[in-house]
Amino acid sequence: MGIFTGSQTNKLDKKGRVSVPRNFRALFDQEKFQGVYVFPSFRVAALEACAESFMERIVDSLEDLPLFSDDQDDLSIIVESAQRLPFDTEGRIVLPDDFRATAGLKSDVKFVGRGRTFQIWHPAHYDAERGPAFERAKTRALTLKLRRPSRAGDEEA
Amino acid sequence: MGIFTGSQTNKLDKKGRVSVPRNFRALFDQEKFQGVYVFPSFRVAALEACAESFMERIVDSLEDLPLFSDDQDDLSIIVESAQRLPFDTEGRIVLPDDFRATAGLKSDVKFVGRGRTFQIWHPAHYDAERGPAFERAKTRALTLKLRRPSRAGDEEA
DNA sequence: TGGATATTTATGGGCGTCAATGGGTCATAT
DNA sequence: ATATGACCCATTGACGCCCATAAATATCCA
Repeated sequence: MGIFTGSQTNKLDKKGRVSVPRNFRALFDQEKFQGVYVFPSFRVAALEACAESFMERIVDSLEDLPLFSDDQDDLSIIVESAQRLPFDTEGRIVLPDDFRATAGLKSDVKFVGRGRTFQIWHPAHYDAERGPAFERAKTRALTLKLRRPSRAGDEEA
Repeated sequence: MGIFTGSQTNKLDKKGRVSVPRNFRALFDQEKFQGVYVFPSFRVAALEACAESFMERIVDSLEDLPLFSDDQDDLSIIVESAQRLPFDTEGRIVLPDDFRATAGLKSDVKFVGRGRTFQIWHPAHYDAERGPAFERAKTRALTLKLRRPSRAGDEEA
């Protein structure tokens, strides 16, 4: 599976529908479920979204935590609040009212790639939150320790 | 995959298109995705560019950090701002407006090889930024500690 | 070695296709 | 009835594909 990168802003219509960017949708070709899993972020005022296969990874990771522990209990909120939203014929999803409310979404919706997941923002909120993050990266000169390349001649299935 | 070296200046047309130098494009032969990932540098007034396989290394490296952690959040800005720009039939890419703005690009665009990545500059800005850097390296006689060749040999200190 | 010719690369513009958007209809569930 | 969701269609505007030309490089031959 590929990666979600970059961002794109699309319109939310009266019916609560919004087109998922073509680039993002393209990564769902091999997915069983043609649609996204969406849940509120508990860090920022945005929604998190991913494919079914990644949601299964989350569930598996939760199982690694001690059964009935506080951590497992708290983090399970992700699964509890996640909605399964199928694409319509045109590649749109319907965002439920409570999701629109928690993310403060109005007429415009910004899709932001985060690798294996992507986020759904009110454009102005994104600029307010992430603009400073870019500045922090600049001033603190954050560096990322890169993994060694997996293999020299990267051949894929 | 080979390495990006040297530099070349090409024209940006009215549509925002610019040819990627043939030398650079040649390194994309074994890539799944025929195009580049471009994102603003947070060190200099230029754009960074790389192939898909390198961007996947970045994403994988981010995944080594805990999900939803602060570090992961800050460093994700690279992935969030990276746009996927495919080559057209002639080997050109379209540079989005905001990228042209952040790098101050006008009619001419300078491609600068940086090994696994390359940069995209306004030619004048490059001369202003990098000229002094070259002078500094010369006067301070900078040295680089080389990694040992991967072929196994003696390991004496 | 020089000059003519062929090949490749860069550049510019027209045009068809497709993604995004908005609205309508029908079935189902409340 | 009213709301919700799945599908269909029409519009528009951006993007990708195509071709035509120019510039640069390589190739060939006298």
